[in-house]
Amino acid sequence: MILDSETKAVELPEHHGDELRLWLRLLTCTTLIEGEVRSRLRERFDVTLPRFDLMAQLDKVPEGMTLSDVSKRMMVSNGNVTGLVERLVESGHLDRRTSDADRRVQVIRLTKAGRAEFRKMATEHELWIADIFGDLTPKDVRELMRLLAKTKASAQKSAKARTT
Amino acid sequence: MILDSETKAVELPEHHGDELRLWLRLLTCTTLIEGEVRSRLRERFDVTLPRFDLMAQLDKVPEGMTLSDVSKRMMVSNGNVTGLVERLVESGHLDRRTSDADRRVQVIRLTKAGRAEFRKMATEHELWIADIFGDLTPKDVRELMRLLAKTKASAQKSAKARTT
DNA sequence: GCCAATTACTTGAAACCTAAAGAAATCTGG
DNA sequence: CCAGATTTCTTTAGGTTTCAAGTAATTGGC
Repeated sequence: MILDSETKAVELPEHHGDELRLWLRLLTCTTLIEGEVRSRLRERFDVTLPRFDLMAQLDKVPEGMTLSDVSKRMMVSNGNVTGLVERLVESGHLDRRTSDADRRVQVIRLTKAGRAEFRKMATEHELWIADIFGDLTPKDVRELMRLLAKTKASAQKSAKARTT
Repeated sequence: MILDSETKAVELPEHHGDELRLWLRLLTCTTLIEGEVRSRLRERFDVTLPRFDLMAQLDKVPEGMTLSDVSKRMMVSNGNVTGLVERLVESGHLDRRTSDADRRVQVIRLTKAGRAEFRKMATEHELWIADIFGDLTPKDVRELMRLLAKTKASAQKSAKARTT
């Protein structure tokens, strides 16, 4: 118990160390796994993680997406996407065309070659992830999913409150 | 049930989608929170997250650390630390000196001004984190800590197995 | 129709980051 | 002692990333 100079009980300062430790642990886990995936992608396919991530987004939507869509989904800036797409178009993985309906909009899709290469990578990638999380039981996985969903909601709420 | 061409029961292919979804959710959570912290640091103190992280490491060890120590703790490359430190020395936050015992080694410490500025930032930062995780109960926090510890161990095991 | 606001994307500057190669100092087994 | 291996840090090249400012196209109110 903390006592002030007059020896009266005072309010304990709010103790937030637990949340901070949780955040650091969350960050450590993610950094660790991300680094591992990055290494394997480079080693096995000579591809960078951002490129893989972008292709993964596009693989889910065969009809293509706009740059803004990609930017929101990947949670990175617009300018970043522009450069990333530029290099993937250059290397033949992506097809980019201006929308007929709105000439500001660029629609990008995987090319046939890009899709084939991505699928090859994705198959192995999924095995890596399974191996990396291999010591978790199905129950652990479910419980983590639940708690992370709650965390995400809490963080979104906090972020929204700040910008309002 | 999947049946092969001769209508015999065959082994179901291993199903790893759950782990992949877990990984994506983990990544989303971290990216979301990291972005939020980054925004607040910039907005409130005009400082970048990597700089804050480096100062946080140094604050824990008043006698200073070597660049390799920092590199390991932050899980970033050596070359990255060199540049980061360079800029923080330049701005007067860090003190850098060559070790007497081993002239390859650079020991860096927070300057008095650097420490004062960091402490100011750290106080607010802790409140932000508490707010971001605000909807989690103490039990949620404990449970997440436990599961993430398990995840970290699993990932480290997997990473070690790969490089062996 | 017209103009202001908005939206979609690009550009530019600075910082961050990795991987790989290199330089300097130290360590180690003859 | 000393040559080779190792460790610590820097450098270089190529990407990635953010933020802010800018351009072009569309939308909406009047």
